[in-house]
Amino acid sequence: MEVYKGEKKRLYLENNSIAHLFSFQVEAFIEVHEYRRDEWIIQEGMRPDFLFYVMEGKAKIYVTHQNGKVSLINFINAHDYIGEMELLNDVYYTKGIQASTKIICFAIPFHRYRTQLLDDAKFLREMTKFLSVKATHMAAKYSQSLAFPLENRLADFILQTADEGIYKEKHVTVCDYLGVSYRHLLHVLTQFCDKNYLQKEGRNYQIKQSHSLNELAEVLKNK
Amino acid sequence: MEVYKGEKKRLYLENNSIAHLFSFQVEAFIEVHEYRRDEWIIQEGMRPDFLFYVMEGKAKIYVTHQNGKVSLINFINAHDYIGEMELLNDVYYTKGIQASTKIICFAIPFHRYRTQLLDDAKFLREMTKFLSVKATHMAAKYSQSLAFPLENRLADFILQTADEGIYKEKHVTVCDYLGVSYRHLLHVLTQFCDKNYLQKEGRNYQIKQSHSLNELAEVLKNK
DNA sequence: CTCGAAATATGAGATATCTCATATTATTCA
DNA sequence: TGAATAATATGAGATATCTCATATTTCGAG
Repeated sequence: MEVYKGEKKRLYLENNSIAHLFSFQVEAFIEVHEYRRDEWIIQEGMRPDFLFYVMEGKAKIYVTHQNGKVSLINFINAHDYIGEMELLNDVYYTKGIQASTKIICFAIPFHRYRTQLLDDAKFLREMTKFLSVKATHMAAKYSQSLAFPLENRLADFILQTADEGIYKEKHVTVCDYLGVSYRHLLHVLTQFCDKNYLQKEGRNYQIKQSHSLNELAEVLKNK
Repeated sequence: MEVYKGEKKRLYLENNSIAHLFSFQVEAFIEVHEYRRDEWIIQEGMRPDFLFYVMEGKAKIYVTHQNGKVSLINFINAHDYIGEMELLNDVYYTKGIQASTKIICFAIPFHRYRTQLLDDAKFLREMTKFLSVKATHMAAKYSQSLAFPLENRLADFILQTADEGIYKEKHVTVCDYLGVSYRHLLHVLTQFCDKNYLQKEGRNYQIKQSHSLNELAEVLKNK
């Protein structure tokens, strides 16, 4: 992890303003943090001292269960917040946040700004939107995970994450995200290949019949 | 559904103030709605015109999937909001909300108050707390549903909903909530009886070994 | 370059959960 | 009161998913 200092910090702040998110001056005590791929931005169970706002890069939210299973609860992208749960709630079990690419965030120290943040209608309004989307998204994932087999959820995931017709996510990550065993994920992927929805190329998969995958994925959506 | 009028309304407002939730006067155009058990407060897919604040009673949030399965996403209790997603988001698939007891709510018309609500730090602060709890709760349910079999989740549910050592929820409701088939729920309940964790009495179940259920439920929690 | 860890792969048997069929009570409402 | 509807109950076979064992390949650190 690197904390930008001096000229590097000044330059970054100048080129990436977040003044529009607040109705007060937040620049004074703000920090700019950069994390490398696979680095932990927040350790599970350890309350952070900052509210983070992601400027560039991606990350993952993890929770570890007592039976050893790990759930990838969600992905974090540019313009998402990290640590907002701890800002708002005194009691909260902190999830682990791991960078999945190089990631640069603004880090707003709680002890300097907590009071002002919680009084700022502009910030709070953005936060309600962010949280309502988050809650809705989790509710959707929850109900879908119980109502549909992996086949449908995987089809959706493949279409969402494929790049130029190529799907190349790490199996391990996908297992944690969709909540199934490695073995079963491979099963269903093989089925997709057998049906010629996908074609395996080395360790990637090329989408051959996106309409078939689409059909499977469409069922998840409520119109 | 009954809308309180005249003296009845005046009296209810007098005895149940919600002035503390806002920093502006909201009384003028507020309505008081009472719904009977099983009545739909919001129809799935139909945007409501009010933000509701539940004063007394309980309700359930439902969503219907394309394959016909129904998910009971969550329970709503006194002091919860209804319709906040629609207040905050222009695009949102509205879930169905059904009263499970007689329920009385304050109904705050969007078209009168939307702007003021979205500018009121006091209201927004409460809303962020409400939403963060909601999001956290859904995330927990989601990851637990994937990481643990029904046995654990049902034990937790029984302990949470039992009244004086007696569990008496409707099986159908529980299936929708825990996302399992009726058949399987009965299976696991029978197992609990076989192991003497529960004892069936007519259509209720008496808890005989709460420590055993506790053990099963504890595994869900992250400490 | 090499070793060990991580990621990929595959088989086989176990189990959690589902579907469907059918029967027996409760409950509601005309 | 009687008939329709909802809720409870149980059996049996299907399938979605898991666990475990094991092999191969990839890749980063020393």
